[in-house]
Amino acid sequence: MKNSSAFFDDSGFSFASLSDGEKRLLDMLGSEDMLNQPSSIYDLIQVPSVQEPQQPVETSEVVNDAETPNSSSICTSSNDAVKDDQQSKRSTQGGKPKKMLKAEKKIAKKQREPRVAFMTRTDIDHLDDGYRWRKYGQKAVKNSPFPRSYYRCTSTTCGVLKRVERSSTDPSIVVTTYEGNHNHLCPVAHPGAMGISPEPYSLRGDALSTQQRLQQQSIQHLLQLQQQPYTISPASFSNSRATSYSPLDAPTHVLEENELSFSPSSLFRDQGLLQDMVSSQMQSEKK
DNA sequence: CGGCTTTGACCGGCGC
DNA sequence: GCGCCGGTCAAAGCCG
Repeated sequence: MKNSSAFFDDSGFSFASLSDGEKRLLDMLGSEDMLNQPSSIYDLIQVPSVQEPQQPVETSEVVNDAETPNSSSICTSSNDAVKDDQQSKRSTQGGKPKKMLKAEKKIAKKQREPRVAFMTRTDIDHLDDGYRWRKYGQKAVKNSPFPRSYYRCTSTTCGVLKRVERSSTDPSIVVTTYEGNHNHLCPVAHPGAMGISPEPYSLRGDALSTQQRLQQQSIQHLLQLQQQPYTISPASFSNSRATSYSPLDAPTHVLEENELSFSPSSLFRDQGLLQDMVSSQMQSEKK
């Protein structure tokens, strides 16, 4: 057990080094587009969010569908690229009939929850993000020695899904994909203001290792960023020790370490989180 | 006993 | 049409 550095998907790693499966996954998430053209962090961070009033977001990227009124947007490709919708599938399967009616399928096709992937450098397979998850499946994935685990939020009214798998190219990296938005408060931590209060952890504090806390906090941190329309500022990433985000249509705001209630320096320092967050593509472009 | 994980079976999408 | 593959179900078992 050593480092724990959380970072979000595409901007944070070498796309080229990924396996086919991982590329496909990120492709579904629209990552390639993001790599080519850094856009709203909403595209990157579609973390399950509590249904709290959010500032209206005014970007053309934002899509609020009926399913997720408060979720701002979206990796459109993840919404369009579709398979069957588990929700409706589940409901029809609950009784007995395992086959869906064609009409139902059509409807189901349209309803695709927004997805977001996190890549986290950690030894822990299942990151504790504050929500409670029930594992409902595990599958071996092609081109990867590591299985993919499927989790569902234990809240009965919440249909958020989560997939967890290790990177085949870098076993120290765990790829966590969230699908959908929580419609309830986080049972452990309540992401609210910019500062991340450690208090909620007291609920189960003893059970959490320092690393787990850091991971939670990192995720929560990203979660909070979702509240505001930020875009990533690659230049700042590479030039500064501090994590930099650029709110849309607003002056660049650089998040200094001391703006966070937890110390990202412990994450960034030595472990190279910032480096992780800078895509190799960006780096190579500089050369 | 309730909640969770494990795991084989099943289903649907997709490419050939 | 067929086979592969990802995703989900659900029974069985485990654990606190």
